[in-house]
Amino acid sequence: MARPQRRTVRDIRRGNRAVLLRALYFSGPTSRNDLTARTGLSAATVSTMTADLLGENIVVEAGQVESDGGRPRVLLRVNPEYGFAVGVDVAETHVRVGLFDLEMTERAKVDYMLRPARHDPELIARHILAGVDVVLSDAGVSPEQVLGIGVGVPGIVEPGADGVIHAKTFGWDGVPLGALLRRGTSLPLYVDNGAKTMGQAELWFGSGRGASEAVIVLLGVGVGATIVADGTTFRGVSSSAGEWGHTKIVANGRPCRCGGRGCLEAYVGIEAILDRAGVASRGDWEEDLAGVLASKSPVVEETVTYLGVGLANLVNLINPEKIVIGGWVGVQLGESLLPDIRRATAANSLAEPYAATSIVLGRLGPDAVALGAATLVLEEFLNAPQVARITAAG
Amino acid sequence: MARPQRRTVRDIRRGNRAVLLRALYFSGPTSRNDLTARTGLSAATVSTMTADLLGENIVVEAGQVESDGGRPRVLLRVNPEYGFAVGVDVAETHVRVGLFDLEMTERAKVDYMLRPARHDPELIARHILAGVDVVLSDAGVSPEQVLGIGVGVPGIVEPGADGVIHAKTFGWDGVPLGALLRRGTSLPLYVDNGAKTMGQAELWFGSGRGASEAVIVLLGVGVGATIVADGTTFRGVSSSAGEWGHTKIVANGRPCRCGGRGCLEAYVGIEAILDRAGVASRGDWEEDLAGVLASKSPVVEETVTYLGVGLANLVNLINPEKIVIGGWVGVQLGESLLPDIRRATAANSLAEPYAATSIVLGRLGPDAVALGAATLVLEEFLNAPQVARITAAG
DNA sequence: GTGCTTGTTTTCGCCTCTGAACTAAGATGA
DNA sequence: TCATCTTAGTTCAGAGGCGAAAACAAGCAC
Repeated sequence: MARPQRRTVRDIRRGNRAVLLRALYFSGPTSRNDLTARTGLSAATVSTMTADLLGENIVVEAGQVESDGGRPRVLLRVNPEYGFAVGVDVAETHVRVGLFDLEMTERAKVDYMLRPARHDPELIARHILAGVDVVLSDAGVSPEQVLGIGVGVPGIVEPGADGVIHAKTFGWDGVPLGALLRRGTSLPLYVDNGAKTMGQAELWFGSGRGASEAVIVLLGVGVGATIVADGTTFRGVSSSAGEWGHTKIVANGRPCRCGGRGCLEAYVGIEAILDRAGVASRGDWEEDLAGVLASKSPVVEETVTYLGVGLANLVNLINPEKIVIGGWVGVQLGESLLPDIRRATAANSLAEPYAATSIVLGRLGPDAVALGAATLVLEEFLNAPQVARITAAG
Repeated sequence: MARPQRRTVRDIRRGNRAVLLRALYFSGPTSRNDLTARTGLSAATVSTMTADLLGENIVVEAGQVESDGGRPRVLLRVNPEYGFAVGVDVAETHVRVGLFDLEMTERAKVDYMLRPARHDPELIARHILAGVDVVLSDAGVSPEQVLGIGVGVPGIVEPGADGVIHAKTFGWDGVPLGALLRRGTSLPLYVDNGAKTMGQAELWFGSGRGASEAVIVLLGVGVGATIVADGTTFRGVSSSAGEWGHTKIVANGRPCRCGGRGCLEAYVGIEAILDRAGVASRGDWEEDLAGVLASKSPVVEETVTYLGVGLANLVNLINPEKIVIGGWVGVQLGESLLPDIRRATAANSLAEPYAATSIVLGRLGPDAVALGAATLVLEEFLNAPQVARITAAG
């Protein structure tokens, strides 16, 4: 019952332009000749379209490749400085603002520490807006060059222009962060859940690269997942799809901070692991977890088993070609225990879907949330590169 | 990272033709004038395109509506007899073959009983092929008029032309049912999991109508689900997505016939319910279940709770706008216990996604599997109505 | 019959793609 | 050195598509 939209001749141009630009972006420096092969477009179309893009400075030349006996190929690439994207990571303990060029190279960043339990929305909005100013001036980039601001936040983000957020751990229930930011900037805004922006980053630039059906799981303080269907993040009807951490793996099991019982997060979230291991944290969770892992406590094996159950449920239900385990807890667990995790997953999955899935570790570090947020801007740019840029007013 | 394909001018025509045909199909008799509004196409395009479709006999006139003071509107509709679709339901106890016209009115059907544990693939293929002949001659339809054959089967169906099936309960491991059928017919074949074809039927013609993000769950002997994303069935990388029945809701719980432990099916599948209630079945499961429901056994409440956990996991992970509970067990449970099922689901879901979901009962009876299988043919027809029909050879 | 209203068709201009002819730019070898 | 070959990229004419607007069709009201 998919509802395709009507199309007109111009949509073709827009669509093909996006196809071309994506090919150019993901293949690095490429000749027009290669592009005809990659996109399926005719040489004529590639020629006129690249001429347009060169004229708009979206694409630039990048040297030549001499060929054996013919005219050399001129290499083209997306101009990394055509525009910039801001990526913001709003986390428990800090707000991080990064400025990225179109190649997603970080040009500047700034952190604002948050006092625990000081998650006043106004304060965070001010940090973000101040951060944007700082990274722009640090990098010598003017607001007109910025294509947009992506923000990754905890909790559920309602679809819609106001970016309304429900984040229990922040005490946020219906905070319109997008609207708050809109007061201070007229740049395009993209607000999304942080697990999803991290997933976006791993999908585009990390271990998920090239996968079309994938799940990127985030194990940290919270537990979440990004479900990728047909190459794009699956959001569900109200944009909260992927709340894997609160799926139940033990009916009526351990209490979870969400108020429910038996949630996956209540077994494999960092607090749950430390709690079950009887570790009274002294503040450095990474060290604590390392201690638990080194201790050979039975809690480690249990955790792997529970994680395997959670992953197996994804395998059975989603049938992805790849599962990427990210988040610092995930990576720390995976570094030593990946084979065990795979085994535990296999033990709880159906054979056919398990055989179709590869389980790998995430490649990107803790900056992935901000990078992924910036990628939201990039995605928009690649899909609709012709949209007139909104000029910043403030 | 969605990979749009390049498009050419002709793709537009094909796409818009599909848009128009769908509008016509789902709006019933409609005037050209209405169609311009519904599709967004210009009156000119609608006019030329409907002329084509009328010429091809895909669309026919269906009377007029006099208007107040202007030229009357001529109503158009899809010609229900332009073509026919065969839908096949391969179940534990029988093979059912139905012939449907384009409006999905059943024109003829035939059943072949299967002896328990007599699931020889060759036999079943013979039944299907014989059934096709029977329904065609019963309805006086020639093979040239048939647009295709859809088959709903248990288990996992590999993507690909051979329709390779893995169905543990049938003892099938790699049975190429599609290839077996191909020997006896040259009509287009569509083989899919039966839970998915039932889901397709509920989505198009039952309680799921109009939903774009939905899950249709099937509770019967087996337990499965159809996940609908953006209006189409989500299949995952190897077409096995939706194996909800074998997701774990109790880590290390009750053993399941799949060999695993703690599967949802081991709690809410019919065999599990009867087993937990201590009922030694005398063969009529529907009656047995009715007995359990009437007995007010605590098993009923437990079952509701487990089902609620399973549904809540879907709510959290998939965030659908609608969950349709189908399958005979599901409907029998739901008829008296739907409010309790909703409550149990709410208790195990996050508030936001739960609030966005409505949980309803399936509307279609046991014929939904065959109907949905035929709908696979219809879907293809509506999406690509210009494809030349393959002439039947045998 | 004359105007009015609304539905449908036709005409015409513009846009997009493609195949084919054409131009560009270097390598090769006599 | 220069004609020839090879491969890359551009230009042009033609076909097919859509939409706006004009034209045509078919009733109603008076």
